[in-house]
Amino acid sequence: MTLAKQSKPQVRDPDATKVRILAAATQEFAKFGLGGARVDRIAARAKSNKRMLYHYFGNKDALFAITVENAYEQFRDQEAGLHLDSLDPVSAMQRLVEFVWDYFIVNPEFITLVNSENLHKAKHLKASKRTTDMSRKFVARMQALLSRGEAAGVFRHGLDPVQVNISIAAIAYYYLTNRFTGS
Amino acid sequence: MTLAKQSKPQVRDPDATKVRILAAATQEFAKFGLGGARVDRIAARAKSNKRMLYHYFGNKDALFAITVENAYEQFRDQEAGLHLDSLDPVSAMQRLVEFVWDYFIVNPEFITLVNSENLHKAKHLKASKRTTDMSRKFVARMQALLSRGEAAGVFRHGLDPVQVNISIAAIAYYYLTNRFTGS
DNA sequence: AGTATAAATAACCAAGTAGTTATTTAATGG
DNA sequence: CCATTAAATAACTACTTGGTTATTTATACT
Repeated sequence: MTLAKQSKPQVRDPDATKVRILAAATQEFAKFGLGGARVDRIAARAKSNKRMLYHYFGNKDALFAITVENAYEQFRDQEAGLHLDSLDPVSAMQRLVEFVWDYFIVNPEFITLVNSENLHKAKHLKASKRTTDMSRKFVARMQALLSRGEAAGVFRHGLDPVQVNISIAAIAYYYLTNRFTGS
Repeated sequence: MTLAKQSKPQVRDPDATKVRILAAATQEFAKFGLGGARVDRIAARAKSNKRMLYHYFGNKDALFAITVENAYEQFRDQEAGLHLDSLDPVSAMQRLVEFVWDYFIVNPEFITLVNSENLHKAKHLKASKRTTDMSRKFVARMQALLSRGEAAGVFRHGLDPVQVNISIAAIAYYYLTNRFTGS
């Protein structure tokens, strides 16, 4: 008959460990960038250890790639979850703009992570099929919204979905990125 | 009678050395960020050595601070050199917008450097009196331009110079920063 | 010419860093 | 139950990295 377990039962849960490492990596990379991030700190913050990190994610660079990919995915998932297609075009556009601002403010690590990835010319995201798929779907959603608005006579004709997306994100992105350096 | 000098005359020029180190630092920090930059690479690229770098700039962090400060100064200097006060308000505004786009395109290291500084919440720039002075002057120039435009009846009343500045830089900044990650 | 100053170089060092090896042990499944 | 698998930990290593020390020597100034 087995007696009470050791004082430290050491429960095993690979999925939870992976999630903890990814969350810790997100914080670390967002705060220090790829070059400034420390693998030891990530492992410690995740209350795990380096061996697990390397086991699940390969190496520092691969972990960074997955971290950025994951951040993008969460952003796009939430945006897709707005169900803009069930709103009239003008309300949908308003809601989207609000969502972007909110998201950038509530998840400040998102912008710094994207900035870090931009520093490396997006080589990690470019290599990710999942991400390019997401981007394609996002442009398609925007195109659908613009077409609906055009048909209803409330949006101008021939707007480029990519340009509209840039305009929406630009001000929020710039404002929040440069609030420290800005005059 | 002294004969021909050594094959390597080793000419001394502290100013030129400083300039070379600063230029090398600009490239290195822009490419890898503060954390990813390597002091050895900067010294090598400057065709100098670490001792000189530490002698003239103190340490890596201080060199980064001076590098960012210097980048800002060059940007503001060129902008001040446009002499917008000699143009009518509308032309002046147009010229300023064009200048900002041009500058960001011709000097891509400027944006990545600013992004890196933003990652660190601008702690280096904030500590720089020279930079805060420059920013103040820049806002004053924009205010003067807006006032002239308002008086001439071509600009709206009560525009905030800081907001206008943000709007001008935002699109160019966002577009160029995210051209890699963007959809 | 002789001397003090500081520019330049290279070799060095201690701390830090990404990635590994060795070992233990919880879970799984026959 | 027992054997196999794989999750978890800690100690380790080869190499990098920021920063320093020791030394040489061009230059400026008497």
